Amino acid sequence: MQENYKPLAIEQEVHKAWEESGVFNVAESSTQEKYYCLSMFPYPSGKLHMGHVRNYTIGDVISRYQRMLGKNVMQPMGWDAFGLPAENAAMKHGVHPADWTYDNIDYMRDQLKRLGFGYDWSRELATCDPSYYRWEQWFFLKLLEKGLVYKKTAPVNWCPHDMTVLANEQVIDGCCWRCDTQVERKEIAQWFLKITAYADELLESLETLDGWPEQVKTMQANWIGRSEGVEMDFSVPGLDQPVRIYTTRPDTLMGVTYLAVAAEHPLALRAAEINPEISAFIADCKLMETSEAAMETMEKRGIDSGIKAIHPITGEKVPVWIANFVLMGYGTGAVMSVPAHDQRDFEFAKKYGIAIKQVIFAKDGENADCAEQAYTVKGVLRNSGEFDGLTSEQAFVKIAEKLESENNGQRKTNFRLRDWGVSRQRYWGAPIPIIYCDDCGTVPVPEKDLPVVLPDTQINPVGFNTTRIAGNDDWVSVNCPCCGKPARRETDTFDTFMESSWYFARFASSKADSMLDESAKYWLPVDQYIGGIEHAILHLLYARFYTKLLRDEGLLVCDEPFKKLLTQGMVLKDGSKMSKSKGNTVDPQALIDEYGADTVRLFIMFAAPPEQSLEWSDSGVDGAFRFLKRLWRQAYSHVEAGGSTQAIDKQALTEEQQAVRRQLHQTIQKVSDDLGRRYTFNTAIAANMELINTLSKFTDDSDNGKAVRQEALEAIVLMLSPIVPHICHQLWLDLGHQKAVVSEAWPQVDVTALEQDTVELVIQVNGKLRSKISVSITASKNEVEAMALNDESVKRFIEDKPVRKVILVPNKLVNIVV
RNA sequence: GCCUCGGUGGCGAAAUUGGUAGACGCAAGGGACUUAAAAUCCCUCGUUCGAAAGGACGUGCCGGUUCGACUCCGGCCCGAGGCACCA
Repeated sequence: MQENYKPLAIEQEVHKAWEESGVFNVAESSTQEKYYCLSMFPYPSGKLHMGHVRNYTIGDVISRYQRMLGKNVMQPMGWDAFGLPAENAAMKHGVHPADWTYDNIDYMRDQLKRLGFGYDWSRELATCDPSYYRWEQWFFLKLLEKGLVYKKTAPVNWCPHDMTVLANEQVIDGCCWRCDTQVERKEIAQWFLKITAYADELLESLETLDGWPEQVKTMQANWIGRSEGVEMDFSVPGLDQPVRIYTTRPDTLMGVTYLAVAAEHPLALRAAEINPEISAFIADCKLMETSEAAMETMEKRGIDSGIKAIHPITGEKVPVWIANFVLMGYGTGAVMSVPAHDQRDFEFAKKYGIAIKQVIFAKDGENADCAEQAYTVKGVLRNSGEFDGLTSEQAFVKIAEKLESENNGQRKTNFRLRDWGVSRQRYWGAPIPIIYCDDCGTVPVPEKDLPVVLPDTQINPVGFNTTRIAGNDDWVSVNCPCCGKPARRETDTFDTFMESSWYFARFASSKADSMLDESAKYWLPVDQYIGGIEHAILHLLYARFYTKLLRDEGLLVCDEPFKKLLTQGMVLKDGSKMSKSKGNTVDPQALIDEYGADTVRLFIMFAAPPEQSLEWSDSGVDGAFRFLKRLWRQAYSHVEAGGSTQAIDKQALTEEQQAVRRQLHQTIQKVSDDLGRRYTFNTAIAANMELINTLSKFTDDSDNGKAVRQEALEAIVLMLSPIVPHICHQLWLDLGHQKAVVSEAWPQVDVTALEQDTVELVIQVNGKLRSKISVSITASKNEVEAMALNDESVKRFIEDKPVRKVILVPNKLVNIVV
């Protein structure tokens, strides 16, 4: 055995051994239980960052542990390869997005291999490959056939100077990131997927996800936001169309003092025709970002349209205001406003001198008025005519019934969730397979013509989409599949979330000559999914939605894609997320080159539990390396002293040998739980460190002593092998084994080694620790209490005070209350 | 603004079901070995009072429940993630 731990040489050898044996390439098996472990695939941004290292180490540890439990483990890897950064790099460096992307993939693949992750590389895929996105196009057209796809207008951020659409990320303080021009909101026609058709199921089946963190399920439930309310019409004299609004608080209907409509609402446009001031206000409303955060925090402004609507119950005239915080795209583009009982309406009414009418009062009669702020809790109605005296809950029903009987409204379940807009005015994405013909209208690309391959195009310093429309007539111009006349292709591409919504299924059928085949039904659902908490809502919701779509197409047989979900915390540096855009990344490559992959893997797993955010610090990596050297030295001195091949004589163990074995088997028990159930890799490592510390003090050279040491070292190597697989591979051979550690079974707990005669009890007086005693595990409650009360230091604290109560927690503590 | 999560020594953290607060590691200080350095090994290490034994205090802040609270409840402060076109 080598005297010194030389990580770089070992790791190279081990990679070769894994590659030659092909241990990580798997196929369906009828004899083994399958286990599909998936880490969220990376965007190929250039090189791996610490978040990737953390994510993929967690997945690899879980995969290797499950392998050792005898399961048929599939762990694939691929590339979420379409996206905005490739276009930015192209514009900045004059390279083609495809070249930039594939170069990054090549570099990052090497890094992943260098880190020793046990992937089945035969299943590798890149979403920018036409052989991948052709099925996405195919499926989109299936959904179009089924009526789950439609086109409507929706707002985008528009830079009037660059004449391009901006992502929310490209809007800085309301201005274009390139030219600093104030961004406008522009309504353009876009394709949508009807995710709202699945809103109920997406909400209800959250309950079946026992393996998901409560936090994520709560976030998704709130995002879907099912609410019970009433939809009603306010008629407008002289107009055919009433103003339709939706409210979850019909009990406050008698407190409505105005309506608010979006700037694009027909009423607003009508008012603008005759009033230049209103027209100017509406133009001003366009100077706004589309993100919800920006809208919620901006100054709320409005203007009286001069139009009056008729209250559906009182028949009174209610002014209609045009407000910048109401959006045409969401709901009906109009809301009823009750300043007395809604804080935003309250502030708006105060600002513009609109009446505030309180109609809800506290149930217990204790009054809260609406002088300083809105009274938003439910209560009892007053100032509400025929509804006076009803509770909010009763009034909800009565008012809804009245509106329904008069044909002015009806109860309605609403969702906060909106349909998924999938059109992007971008180059580097999957083309939307649609053709527009002047005669035939919107025509899907025939299946035989799929995939619609992205054209190769030149780089334009402003944005790709304009280039594509203006400079690629060859690609855009096409004959209509129906009538054969000249037509034009859709130039928008898909949202990149489309690719990441089904890649987990494609990994199972990576070579299939269809979207998915029977293999997908074998491997799915994913048993364990691991990824960043930042994906808690969007990506995970879209992937759940897609799974249901695929199921309904008969391509999958499961209802949910991810049985268990582990949301890893952020890797932070200087208090904020490590990201390229913030420029606070730490390059893992330098650490791998200096210490080897095992040290980096060990450190990142030891520094914090996986769900917690991890504040990066360069120190500490050294400590991980020191531990591996200490492990190596322990094994080396044992092997050099001849090792041990004989079985332990359990009848002849000394007390010390027994203690070592007890700690060893307690550690196996704990580490199994930490890796199998708790996913607290940090404490699993700590437990092994403690065991090594014990072993370094255990100097017993007898045959039985050596046998105990051999048993302990073997167990440590097996237990650490999922985390630091390279060093463990080598140590396992050095400890006298032929078989590779990667194919060994997880160690078993010897329950006889855990048995103890005595147990240490903590003695408290009034809840404060005062003493510890060692008692026989067979001692009775009375014996234990008597021992506790007789303890010298306990007596000092009891003094002559009468003992009121003694609480005994078996095998843990005694609390004496005086 | 809204939704979700977090806050424990100088630092990363542990305490799994309400039962010993600080395991394990980093940093720091002291010592051994060495011609020397590196490496390695040993000791100390929450604050405070005390020569020591030992005591008091201590898990963001304020209050509550309990024999007992880092853990449960109410209110607040600070930080992070998400908010539909970053991925």
